[in-house]
Amino acid sequence: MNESAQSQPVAVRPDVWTAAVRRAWQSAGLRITEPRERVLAAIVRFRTPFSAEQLYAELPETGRATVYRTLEQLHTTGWVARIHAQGGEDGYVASYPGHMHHLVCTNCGAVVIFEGCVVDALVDELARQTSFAIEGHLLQLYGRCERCR
Amino acid sequence: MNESAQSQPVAVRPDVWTAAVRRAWQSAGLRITEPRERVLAAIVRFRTPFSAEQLYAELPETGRATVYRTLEQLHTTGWVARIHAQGGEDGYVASYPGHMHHLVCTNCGAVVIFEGCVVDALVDELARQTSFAIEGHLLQLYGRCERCR
DNA sequence: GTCACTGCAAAAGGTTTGCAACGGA
DNA sequence: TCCGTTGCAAACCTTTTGCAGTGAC
Repeated sequence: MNESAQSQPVAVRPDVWTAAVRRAWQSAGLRITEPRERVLAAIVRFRTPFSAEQLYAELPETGRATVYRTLEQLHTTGWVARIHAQGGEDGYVASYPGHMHHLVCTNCGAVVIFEGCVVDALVDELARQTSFAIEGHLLQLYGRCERCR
Repeated sequence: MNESAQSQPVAVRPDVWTAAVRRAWQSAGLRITEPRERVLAAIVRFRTPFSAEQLYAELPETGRATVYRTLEQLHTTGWVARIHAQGGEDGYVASYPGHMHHLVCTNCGAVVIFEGCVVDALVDELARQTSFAIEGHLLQLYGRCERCR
């Protein structure tokens, strides 16, 4: 089994991502409003993980509640992922629904997203060792990106 | 390379863990006080991840600041680990310093701790694929424990 | 005796909620 | 028009901080 074939980096292109979210909102019966559009635009402007409060700070003309509610909606549907920084603060990044892993640069904060799963074999191994029926996992990697090493 | 040999479950036995923390405090030059002892005792009574506020609630005779400060000290030194529950709240569990992974039961909240690292090979693989110099990672697994499946 | 630790109480900071007005579909 | 959405402001909750008193070594 070739693991590298299972884990391809996924780029989040602002326009593509925004359009995809809009489509997801439509098919979910959610309304596409101007405040929500502003939230999407602000999210894709971030190049590193951001907090809810930082996102709100970028949106002076949008209500705090709207920012928090929209962010929560995007998070629960997978369009925004939560990054657990090493020993630091958690943050959010634009992502895609489904099973993703994140590689975070400890220097500049850049995040590379991986689709597909590289640890299935290990999960099987651990399931055998323990008496657990393993259902899911969280994997995040930390390092230095090409520019920062 | 035998991965199973590298990942043995580590049990946290209340008395052993408490004694080990006490020893660590001593060699770090920290004072062993009654409030701190109470915090240790309360931590080992939890069988599932707990929040700072939950810990404080178990310690009516101890000041909030002391609970938070002691918990933080234990967390930064690795005697308490932070668990990122799937889509839920984060929590703390007694653990041991060093590189550990956690397997969490999504039903009862029980946590199994693994020492050693099961993903080194994958890290090498990903380092080759990306231009990142990978330095660390976070891996948590979710499933159903023997009792709950 | 010294100095780290404690605990109160207040401040700070982030997130949630109620509700009247608004505006997409 | 209808009903989901917005935004304000207040409430809420968790965590941090200042500081005088306390107690471990």
